Amino acid sequence: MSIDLELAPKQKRAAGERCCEPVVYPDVQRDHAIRMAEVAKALGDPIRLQLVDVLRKHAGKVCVCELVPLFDISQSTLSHHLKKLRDAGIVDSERQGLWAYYYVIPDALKELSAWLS
Amino acid sequence: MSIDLELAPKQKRAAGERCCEPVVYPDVQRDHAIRMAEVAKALGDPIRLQLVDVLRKHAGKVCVCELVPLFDISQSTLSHHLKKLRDAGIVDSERQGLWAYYYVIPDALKELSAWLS
DNA sequence: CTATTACATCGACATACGTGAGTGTTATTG
DNA sequence: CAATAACACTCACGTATGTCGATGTAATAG
Repeated sequence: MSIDLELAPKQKRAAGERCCEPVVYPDVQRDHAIRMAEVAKALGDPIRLQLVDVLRKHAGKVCVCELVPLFDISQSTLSHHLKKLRDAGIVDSERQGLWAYYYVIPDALKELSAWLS
Repeated sequence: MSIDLELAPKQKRAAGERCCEPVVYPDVQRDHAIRMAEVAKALGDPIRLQLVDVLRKHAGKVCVCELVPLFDISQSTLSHHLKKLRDAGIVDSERQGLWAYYYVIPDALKELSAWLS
Protein backbone atom coordinates (compact mmCIF):
# COMPACT_ATOMS: atom_id res chain seq x y z
CA MET A 1 0.00 0.00 0.00
CA SER A 2 2.99 2.29 0.43
CA ILE A 3 5.55 3.02 -2.19
CA ASP A 4 9.12 1.84 -2.47
CA LEU A 5 11.19 4.94 -2.68
CA GLU A 6 14.75 5.74 -1.78
CA LEU A 7 15.27 9.40 -1.07
CA ALA A 8 18.63 11.05 -1.19
CA PRO A 9 20.14 11.81 2.21
CA LYS A 10 18.99 15.14 3.51
CA GLN A 11 21.81 17.56 4.21
CA LYS A 12 22.74 21.09 3.36
CA ARG A 13 24.79 21.43 0.25
CA ALA A 14 26.41 24.32 -1.48
CA ALA A 15 24.13 26.14 -3.85
CA GLY A 16 24.96 25.30 -7.43
CA GLU A 17 24.86 21.60 -6.67
CA ARG A 18 21.68 19.59 -6.86
CA CYS A 19 20.17 19.32 -3.41
CA CYS A 20 18.97 15.82 -4.10
CA GLU A 21 18.84 13.10 -6.68
CA PRO A 22 15.79 12.88 -8.87
CA VAL A 23 13.65 9.96 -7.82
CA VAL A 24 11.50 7.67 -9.87
CA TYR A 25 7.95 7.37 -8.68
CA PRO A 26 6.52 3.90 -9.18
CA ASP A 27 3.37 3.87 -11.28
CA VAL A 28 1.90 1.09 -9.19
CA GLN A 29 0.95 3.39 -6.41
CA ARG A 30 -0.56 5.95 -8.73
CA ASP A 31 -3.67 3.91 -9.54
CA HIS A 32 -4.30 3.26 -5.87
CA ALA A 33 -3.76 6.92 -5.08
CA ILE A 34 -6.25 8.00 -7.72
CA ARG A 35 -8.84 5.55 -6.47
CA MET A 36 -8.33 6.39 -2.80
CA ALA A 37 -8.37 10.11 -3.52
CA GLU A 38 -11.67 9.64 -5.30
CA VAL A 39 -13.14 8.04 -2.19
CA ALA A 40 -11.59 10.64 0.10
CA LYS A 41 -12.95 13.42 -2.07
CA ALA A 42 -16.44 12.00 -1.82
CA LEU A 43 -16.06 11.94 1.97
CA GLY A 44 -14.72 15.47 1.91
CA ASP A 45 -18.05 17.06 2.68
CA PRO A 46 -19.58 17.02 6.17
CA ILE A 47 -23.02 16.07 4.94
CA ARG A 48 -21.76 13.20 2.80
CA LEU A 49 -19.58 11.95 5.61
CA GLN A 50 -22.55 11.97 7.96
CA LEU A 51 -24.65 10.23 5.33
CA VAL A 52 -22.12 7.44 5.13
CA ASP A 53 -22.01 7.35 8.90
CA VAL A 54 -25.77 6.83 9.14
CA LEU A 55 -25.79 4.23 6.37
CA ARG A 56 -22.87 2.34 7.86
CA LYS A 57 -24.50 2.22 11.25
CA HIS A 58 -27.54 0.50 9.80
CA ALA A 59 -26.62 -2.85 8.42
CA GLY A 60 -29.79 -2.78 6.35
CA LYS A 61 -30.80 -0.30 3.72
CA VAL A 62 -32.06 3.14 4.62
CA CYS A 63 -34.88 4.99 2.90
CA VAL A 64 -34.11 8.44 1.51
CA CYS A 65 -37.14 9.79 3.30
CA GLU A 66 -35.44 8.92 6.56
CA LEU A 67 -32.33 10.81 5.55
CA VAL A 68 -33.93 14.07 4.46
CA PRO A 69 -35.01 15.31 7.92
CA LEU A 70 -31.53 14.67 9.32
CA PHE A 71 -29.99 17.58 7.48
CA ASP A 72 -30.79 21.22 6.88
CA ILE A 73 -30.61 20.96 3.13
CA SER A 74 -33.16 20.60 0.41
CA GLN A 75 -34.20 17.24 -0.95
CA SER A 76 -32.56 17.96 -4.28
CA THR A 77 -29.26 18.77 -2.60
CA LEU A 78 -29.43 15.56 -0.62
CA SER A 79 -30.11 13.65 -3.79
CA HIS A 80 -27.09 15.33 -5.33
CA HIS A 81 -24.88 14.21 -2.45
CA LEU A 82 -26.18 10.67 -2.70
CA LYS A 83 -25.31 10.67 -6.36
CA LYS A 84 -21.78 11.78 -5.55
CA LEU A 85 -21.43 8.89 -3.14
CA ARG A 86 -22.83 6.54 -5.76
CA ASP A 87 -20.42 7.84 -8.41
CA ALA A 88 -17.54 7.30 -6.01
CA GLY A 89 -18.61 3.69 -5.54
CA ILE A 90 -19.22 4.13 -1.84
CA VAL A 91 -22.97 3.53 -1.75
CA ASP A 92 -25.60 1.99 -3.96
CA SER A 93 -29.38 2.13 -3.99
CA GLU A 94 -32.41 0.01 -4.67
CA ARG A 95 -35.81 1.18 -5.75
CA GLN A 96 -38.87 -0.30 -4.09
CA GLY A 97 -41.98 1.36 -5.32
CA LEU A 98 -41.81 5.02 -4.47
CA TRP A 99 -39.01 4.59 -2.04
CA ALA A 100 -35.29 4.41 -2.64
CA TYR A 101 -33.13 2.53 -0.22
CA TYR A 102 -29.44 3.30 0.12
CA TYR A 103 -26.67 1.22 1.59
CA VAL A 104 -22.90 1.29 1.84
CA ILE A 105 -21.15 -1.05 -0.54
CA PRO A 106 -19.20 -3.59 1.50
CA ASP A 107 -15.44 -2.98 1.44
CA ALA A 108 -15.88 0.29 -0.44
CA LEU A 109 -13.85 2.09 2.21
CA LYS A 110 -11.48 -0.78 2.81
CA GLU A 111 -8.58 0.39 0.68
CA LEU A 112 -8.56 3.91 2.08
CA SER A 113 -9.03 2.63 5.59
CA ALA A 114 -6.10 0.24 5.25
CA TRP A 115 -3.88 2.97 3.88
CA LEU A 116 -4.77 5.34 6.69
CA SER A 117 -4.03 2.89 9.48
CA MET B 1 -17.42 7.85 16.71
CA SER B 2 -20.82 6.86 15.30
CA ILE B 3 -24.07 8.53 16.09
CA ASP B 4 -26.94 7.33 18.24
CA LEU B 5 -29.95 7.29 16.01
CA GLU B 6 -33.15 5.32 15.99
CA LEU B 7 -34.72 5.11 12.59
CA ALA B 8 -38.35 4.34 12.01
CA PRO B 9 -39.05 0.81 10.77
CA LYS B 10 -38.82 0.62 7.02
CA GLN B 11 -41.98 -0.51 5.34
CA LYS B 12 -44.25 0.66 2.63
CA ARG B 13 -47.08 2.83 3.78
CA ALA B 14 -50.01 4.41 2.11
CA ALA B 15 -49.24 7.71 0.52
CA GLY B 16 -50.67 10.54 2.54
CA GLU B 17 -49.08 9.25 5.69
CA ARG B 18 -45.57 10.14 6.73
CA CYS B 19 -43.19 7.43 5.53
CA CYS B 20 -41.06 7.82 8.62
CA GLU B 21 -40.76 9.70 11.86
CA PRO B 22 -38.56 12.79 11.88
CA VAL B 23 -35.32 12.03 13.66
CA VAL B 24 -33.14 14.26 15.76
CA TYR B 25 -29.55 14.38 14.70
CA PRO B 26 -27.18 14.79 17.63
CA ASP B 27 -24.93 17.80 17.34
CA VAL B 28 -22.05 15.93 18.90
CA GLN B 29 -21.27 14.09 15.74
CA ARG B 30 -21.43 17.22 13.62
CA ASP B 31 -18.17 18.69 14.87
CA HIS B 32 -16.38 15.41 14.28
CA ALA B 33 -17.92 15.15 10.83
CA ILE B 34 -16.79 18.64 9.90
CA ARG B 35 -13.28 17.96 11.09
CA MET B 36 -13.01 14.56 9.43
CA ALA B 37 -14.48 15.88 6.20
CA GLU B 38 -11.84 18.61 6.23
CA VAL B 39 -9.11 16.00 6.43
CA ALA B 40 -10.78 13.80 3.81
CA LYS B 41 -11.14 16.75 1.48
CA ALA B 42 -7.44 17.50 1.76
CA LEU B 43 -6.73 13.88 0.87
CA GLY B 44 -9.19 14.07 -2.00
CA ASP B 45 -6.54 14.83 -4.59
CA PRO B 46 -4.22 12.15 -5.95
CA ILE B 47 -1.15 14.33 -5.67
CA ARG B 48 -1.84 15.34 -2.10
CA LEU B 49 -2.59 11.76 -1.14
CA GLN B 50 0.69 10.64 -2.65
CA LEU B 51 2.47 13.50 -0.89
CA VAL B 52 1.12 12.31 2.44
CA ASP B 53 2.09 8.77 1.49
CA VAL B 54 5.69 9.77 0.85
CA LEU B 55 5.87 11.87 4.01
CA ARG B 56 4.32 9.14 6.12
CA LYS B 57 6.73 6.56 4.82
CA HIS B 58 9.66 8.65 5.98
CA ALA B 59 9.65 9.00 9.70
CA GLY B 60 11.92 12.01 9.37
CA LYS B 61 11.23 15.24 7.57
CA VAL B 62 11.40 15.46 3.79
CA CYS B 63 12.81 18.37 1.80
CA VAL B 64 10.52 19.99 -0.77
CA CYS B 65 13.25 19.64 -3.37
CA GLU B 66 12.90 15.90 -3.01
CA LEU B 67 9.18 16.08 -3.61
CA VAL B 68 9.19 18.23 -6.75
CA PRO B 69 10.66 15.63 -9.13
CA LEU B 70 8.14 13.01 -7.98
CA PHE B 71 5.25 14.70 -9.71
CA ASP B 72 4.54 16.19 -13.08
CA ILE B 73 3.44 19.51 -11.74
CA SER B 74 5.11 22.87 -11.36
CA GLN B 75 6.85 23.88 -8.18
CA SER B 76 4.21 26.50 -7.45
CA THR B 77 1.43 23.95 -7.76
CA LEU B 78 3.25 21.60 -5.41
CA SER B 79 3.67 24.44 -2.94
CA HIS B 80 -0.04 25.10 -3.23
CA HIS B 81 -0.86 21.47 -2.42
CA LEU B 82 1.48 21.52 0.55
CA LYS B 83 -0.30 24.58 1.83
CA LYS B 84 -3.62 22.78 1.55
CA LEU B 85 -2.25 19.94 3.62
CA ARG B 86 -0.89 22.44 6.13
CA ASP B 87 -4.23 24.24 6.37
CA ALA B 88 -5.96 20.92 6.97
CA GLY B 89 -3.60 20.24 9.84
CA ILE B 90 -2.19 17.12 8.23
CA VAL B 91 1.38 18.25 7.72
CA ASP B 92 3.69 20.91 9.04
CA SER B 93 7.01 22.30 7.88
CA GLU B 94 10.28 23.58 9.17
CA ARG B 95 12.63 25.98 7.47
CA GLN B 96 16.33 25.21 7.49
CA GLY B 97 18.22 27.73 5.45
CA LEU B 98 17.05 27.51 1.88
CA TRP B 99 15.30 24.22 2.38
CA ALA B 100 11.87 23.50 3.77
CA TYR B 101 11.24 20.16 5.40
CA TYR B 102 7.76 18.72 5.62
CA TYR B 103 6.41 16.03 7.89
CA VAL B 104 3.08 14.50 8.80
CA ILE B 105 1.69 15.70 12.11
CA PRO B 106 1.39 12.69 14.41
CA ASP B 107 -2.20 11.53 14.91
CA ALA B 108 -3.47 13.99 12.30
CA LEU B 109 -5.18 11.14 10.46
CA LYS B 110 -6.14 9.26 13.60
CA GLU B 111 -9.74 10.39 13.92
CA LEU B 112 -10.61 9.72 10.29
CA SER B 113 -8.78 6.43 10.34
CA ALA B 114 -10.64 5.29 13.44
CA TRP B 115 -13.99 6.23 11.94
CA LEU B 116 -13.22 4.39 8.71
CA SER B 117 -12.28 1.13 10.39
C1' DC C 1 -57.89 9.08 -15.21
C1' DT C 2 -56.35 12.52 -11.76
C1' DA C 3 -53.95 13.75 -7.72
C1' DT C 4 -50.31 12.90 -4.81
C1' DT C 5 -45.98 11.15 -3.16
C1' DA C 6 -40.86 10.01 -3.40
C1' DC C 7 -37.08 10.78 -5.66
C1' DA C 8 -33.95 12.25 -9.59
C1' DT C 9 -32.57 15.63 -12.81
C1' DC C 10 -32.05 20.28 -14.84
C1' DG C 11 -30.79 25.14 -14.83
C1' DA C 12 -28.67 28.79 -12.57
C1' DC C 13 -25.63 30.96 -9.40
C1' DA C 14 -21.79 32.06 -6.30
C1' DT C 15 -17.84 30.01 -4.63
C1' DA C 16 -13.89 26.93 -4.46
C1' DC C 17 -10.43 24.27 -6.79
C1' DG C 18 -6.18 22.80 -9.62
C1' DT C 19 -2.97 24.62 -12.49
C1' DG C 20 1.01 27.41 -14.35
C1' DA C 21 3.65 31.74 -15.23
C1' DG C 22 5.43 35.22 -12.96
C1' DT C 23 7.07 37.59 -8.83
C1' DG C 24 8.55 38.08 -4.07
C1' DT C 25 11.40 36.56 -0.10
C1' DT C 26 15.03 34.75 2.25
C1' DA C 27 19.48 32.58 2.55
C1' DT C 28 23.80 31.21 0.57
C1' DT C 29 27.81 31.77 -2.63
C1' DG C 30 31.43 34.35 -4.64
C1' DC D 1 27.12 43.90 -3.18
C1' DA D 2 25.47 40.88 -7.06
C1' DA D 3 24.07 36.38 -8.47
C1' DT D 4 21.83 32.32 -7.48
C1' DA D 5 18.90 28.85 -5.30
C1' DA D 6 14.72 27.12 -2.72
C1' DC D 7 10.43 28.02 -1.69
C1' DA D 8 5.98 30.78 -0.97
C1' DC D 9 2.77 33.80 -2.86
C1' DT D 10 -0.03 36.49 -6.45
C1' DC D 11 -2.66 36.63 -10.50
C1' DA D 12 -5.31 34.64 -13.97
C1' DC D 13 -8.07 31.03 -16.13
C1' DG D 14 -11.05 27.18 -16.96
C1' DT D 15 -13.49 23.80 -14.45
C1' DA D 16 -15.84 21.63 -10.53
C1' DT D 17 -18.62 22.13 -6.42
C1' DG D 18 -22.64 22.95 -3.17
C1' DT D 19 -26.87 24.88 -3.13
C1' DC D 20 -31.78 25.70 -4.31
C1' DG D 21 -36.07 26.12 -7.05
C1' DA D 22 -38.34 24.12 -10.63
C1' DT D 23 -39.37 20.36 -13.45
C1' DG D 24 -39.43 15.46 -14.75
C1' DT D 25 -40.62 10.61 -13.66
C1' DA D 26 -42.29 6.79 -11.76
C1' DA D 27 -45.63 4.52 -8.59
C1' DT D 28 -49.55 4.57 -5.56
C1' DA D 29 -54.34 6.27 -3.90
C1' DG D 30 -58.87 7.44 -4.75
